[in-house]
Amino acid sequence: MKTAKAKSRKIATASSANTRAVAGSAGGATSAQTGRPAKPPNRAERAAQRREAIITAGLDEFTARGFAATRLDDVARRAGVAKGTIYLHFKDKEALFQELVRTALVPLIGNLAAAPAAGGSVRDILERFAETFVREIAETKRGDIVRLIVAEGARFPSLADFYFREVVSRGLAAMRKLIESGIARGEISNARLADFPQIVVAPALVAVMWHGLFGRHAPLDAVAMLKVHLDLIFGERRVS
Amino acid sequence: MKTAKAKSRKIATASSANTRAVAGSAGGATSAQTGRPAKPPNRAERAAQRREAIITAGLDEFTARGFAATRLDDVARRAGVAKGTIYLHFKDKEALFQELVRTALVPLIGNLAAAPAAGGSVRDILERFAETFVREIAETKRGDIVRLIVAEGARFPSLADFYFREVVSRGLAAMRKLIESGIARGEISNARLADFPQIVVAPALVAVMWHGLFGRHAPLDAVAMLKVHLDLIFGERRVS
DNA sequence: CAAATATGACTGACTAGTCAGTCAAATTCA
DNA sequence: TGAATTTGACTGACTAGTCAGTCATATTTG
Repeated sequence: MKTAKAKSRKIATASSANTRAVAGSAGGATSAQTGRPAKPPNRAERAAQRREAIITAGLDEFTARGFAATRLDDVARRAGVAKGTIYLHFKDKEALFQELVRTALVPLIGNLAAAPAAGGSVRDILERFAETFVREIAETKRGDIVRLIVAEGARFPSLADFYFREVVSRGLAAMRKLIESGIARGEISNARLADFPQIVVAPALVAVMWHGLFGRHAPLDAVAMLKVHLDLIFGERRVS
Repeated sequence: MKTAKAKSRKIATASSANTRAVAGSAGGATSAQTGRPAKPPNRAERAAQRREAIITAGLDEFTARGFAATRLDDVARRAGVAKGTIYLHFKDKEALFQELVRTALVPLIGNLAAAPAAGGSVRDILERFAETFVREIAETKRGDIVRLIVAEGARFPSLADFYFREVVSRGLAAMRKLIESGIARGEISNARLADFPQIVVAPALVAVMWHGLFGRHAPLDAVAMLKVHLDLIFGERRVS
């Protein structure tokens, strides 16, 4: 843990730093689109690809084993890279872990922020959100990340803080707005719900946990559950 | 794993050592409750106490660091015992971990089973249960165990299975009974709730997670939240 | 005192992080 | 243009440690 003393190194190499800059700009170019027939990756592009590969491999390994039990040798092998290469891109194991969570969560933030954009009743918005959440998060690798946060968050306060700031508080703020809108429109009768947006999200989180822990033995119809929960919030409107 | 080589040890130094032993035993004598005037612990009792101490220490260490990062040296020190002693009581680290979770969960099962015993309306029962849950679990070390299950459950399928069998399925079954009773009594209008007892429990679980991850920075009035949630389930009954 | 217990120094397996050297790509030069 | 030179991304053997589990020795008990 607290190994790596300050050391007396001074890092003659003024280089290194620019790697980040180049990688960052090239990051957008990444792989993905293959419409192009010829693709001669230059140095910066290859570096960005490597970085990407390390993050992806790290995601797989960390979600499979947790932070402490993950071996960087395995991450390197899975990424098709030498172990030392990891340290060209990330300061240490923890930095990789944080960057990985960071990267994987940006899309989540996007989703949460975009939800209110669509029109319709608040109930419709939440119903759509529930379906999207189950399909895109609870039952995918993104769900593993959420579980990873819950699992390791207590051991990485800075990670928990980041997650709270960037995802939880924003998500809850958006949800509160939505609830207030529902109250104003007369869709939601209990005004106190706006005090605890967590209530609306809770079953979705339980769905994520359930899927990861018990999903194989006792599958849960998460979408159906979330709809029943919405019935509680908005009052039943089953067609029966 | 596959150790057990021949070895070529010799160790001439038989010196010192015993001084430490005396100090160690003196420290271990500690113990807590001294209400009893005479206490002649025989061999079996002392062994049981040791075992207990190891489990308690293990609980503290595992909840603080997770499975992989916990050192048995620390567990031993915290228990006031030598490391070897742990192996007199448990086959290995994993056995200690499982036994510890097992032991710590028995009380939880008791709580869940006892809930319906008390009389009153279903709403009253659940309200009492919510208060108890927050006071005795969410904000105590028991909550850490729940988080520990979520954290390590994916890595220990047998542990997740045990937890599901012994706690989750029983707890949900009891909750379903309660919900059905509420429906029969006319307290709960949405009959579909009985299909998803998870919904009733979800905010309580969120409270546990919240307390562990964000509690220090953003405290959550869990009891108030759970009551609002009960308002959703039973219909408002705020005196206003 | 012999048996039962407890101890903690020790071992071996394993791993995070380092760094001197390599070589393909980029750049400069003639 | 194409040979010479420079760059820096990448490698992987290596260092310095960590820690689960063992066992010879010491202590306690009946």
